[in-house]
Amino acid sequence: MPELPEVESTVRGLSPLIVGRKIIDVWSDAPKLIKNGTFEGLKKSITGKKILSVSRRAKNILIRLEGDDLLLIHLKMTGHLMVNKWNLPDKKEKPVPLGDGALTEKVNGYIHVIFILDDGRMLALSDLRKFAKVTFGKEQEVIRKEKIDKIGPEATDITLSELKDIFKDSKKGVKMVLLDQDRIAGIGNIYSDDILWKAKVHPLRPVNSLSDKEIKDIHQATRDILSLAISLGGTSISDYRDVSGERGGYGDRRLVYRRDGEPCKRCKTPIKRIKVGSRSARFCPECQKI
DNA sequence: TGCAGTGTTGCTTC
DNA sequence: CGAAGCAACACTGC
Repeated sequence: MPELPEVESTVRGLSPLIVGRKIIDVWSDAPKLIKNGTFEGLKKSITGKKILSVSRRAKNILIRLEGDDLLLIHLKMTGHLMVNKWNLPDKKEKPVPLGDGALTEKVNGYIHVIFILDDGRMLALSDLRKFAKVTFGKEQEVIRKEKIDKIGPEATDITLSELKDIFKDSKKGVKMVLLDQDRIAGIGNIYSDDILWKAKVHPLRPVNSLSDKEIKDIHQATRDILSLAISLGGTSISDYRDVSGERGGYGDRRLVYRRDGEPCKRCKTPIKRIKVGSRSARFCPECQKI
């Protein structure tokens, strides 16, 4: 799922459902997702603790608990968080959904961690590819270890001068820089493609060659696209769902992402795809000249 | 059938 | 230091 708008939608959906609740147990069939320490350690550390807040930094979900403890979840490629009720199996069977409709999709087959709450509901982490990451510990320790304090300004509120500063001293291609969480937080492949199309900038343009106007356009496009995507609840091109299982609305509105070969929405030229690093970038060869 | 491609990140290698 | 390649994993679509 996971770029800023999807993670933000998840956090907003999650807060009213789980803040104030106490975690009374944890279930997992994939302890490898717990990156620091063991499943038993996680269980011991968080059971009995009340959830104080849920927030987001870049694409990380931060769940603050009583006693200065922090539970950090990164959804990586295909993780989702959901709140519902499941019948928990003892051994290798999958959890069986007991709650309402939206979650009875295939996604239930990929639930790997479940936090059981004191009101009978549960918070589940589902992840087809098992790339997601769960970390826990004392707040400051987790923040330091996961380098949360090294992350750049949030893409939604970065200022124009901060962006100019970031672009100043690098010959890197602009797409690579937009994807670099230590410089700008929250942008991934979908939104970087759309931002650059909207700003009419080629993904491989070295950032130190961008004009003031181009930087201003990238800055504006970033704000516009991310706030639109947040207001639509993110993108569900593949399998992202919000915490109650609903799809996001940005997928239908996307500009160039995964539109290779389709006509550019401005000039009708077919959208092109190239490799940037080891990922795909889509752009209009006419509107976005190198 | 087989292989390239998929929203992320971080590690290794040069 | 930077850039590139790949690994973690499982599925879809050509």
